[in-house]
Amino acid sequence: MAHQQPYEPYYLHQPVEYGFSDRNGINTLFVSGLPDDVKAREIHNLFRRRPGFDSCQLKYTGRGNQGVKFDPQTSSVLHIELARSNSRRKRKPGSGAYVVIDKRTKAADDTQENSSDDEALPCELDFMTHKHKPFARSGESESDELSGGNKPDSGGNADLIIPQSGETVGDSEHAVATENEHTEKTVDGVSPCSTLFIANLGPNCTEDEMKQVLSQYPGFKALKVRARGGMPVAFADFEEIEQATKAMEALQGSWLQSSDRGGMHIEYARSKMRKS
DNA sequence: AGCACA
Repeated sequence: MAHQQPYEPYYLHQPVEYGFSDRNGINTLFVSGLPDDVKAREIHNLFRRRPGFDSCQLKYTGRGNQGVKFDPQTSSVLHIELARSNSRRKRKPGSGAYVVIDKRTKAADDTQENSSDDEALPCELDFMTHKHKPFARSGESESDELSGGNKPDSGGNADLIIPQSGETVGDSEHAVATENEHTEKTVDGVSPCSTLFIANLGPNCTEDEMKQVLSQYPGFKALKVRARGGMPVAFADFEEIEQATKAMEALQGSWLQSSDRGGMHIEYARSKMRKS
């Protein structure tokens, strides 16, 4: 077997200026030579502890499906160069650290993200277990970074939660939540809130009309309707999240007298109504 | 899908 050094430890390299303007302001790396069965988590694990790393995006192009094993023992070599342009991906607060874009055809798509057999790689167990102090482990070995799950499970990880992508994803771009600060239960990624956001109201919807309906539900405190130059939307504030939830469940999809294009669409608001 | 008020 040819003994080519598969990769150099990063600390042998000269320090790089992080943040801005490497050449031409490019601070994104383009990585090619990845096998078709590479997982976003593996890429994330490659870079996650590098200073200045923000997030990564993995695109399956459908080209080069040789089924190479991603393994430091093989002669498979990654190519890393400055990208032609910066990633346009802006990390939204609370979103995952990486994104997957899968442009392969369904037939070739035998390596689904989140499929049951690729869960719980030791490396990800490791970082998910340490998610509350992600950068506090500088003295540790880096040897797990590329191992891709060949080590025996170290055990004790029964509480690991693997985010599910869900069946109703209409887009090929899946945001995967990792190292998420908010591991609380969410509904479609939205945290429960005692204020509700109400949309799909008719153009002639009135505040009185809405108050009549909402005040039937315990805990209802305040309503604000705004037209925003388009269709009106409303915010309804409740004493408790649980009361907001009850009202949302009861009123979801229901019609007001003024409704003209379907029932109300109700979600938790992104932020609680200001007290005033 | 559309999320303001301070």
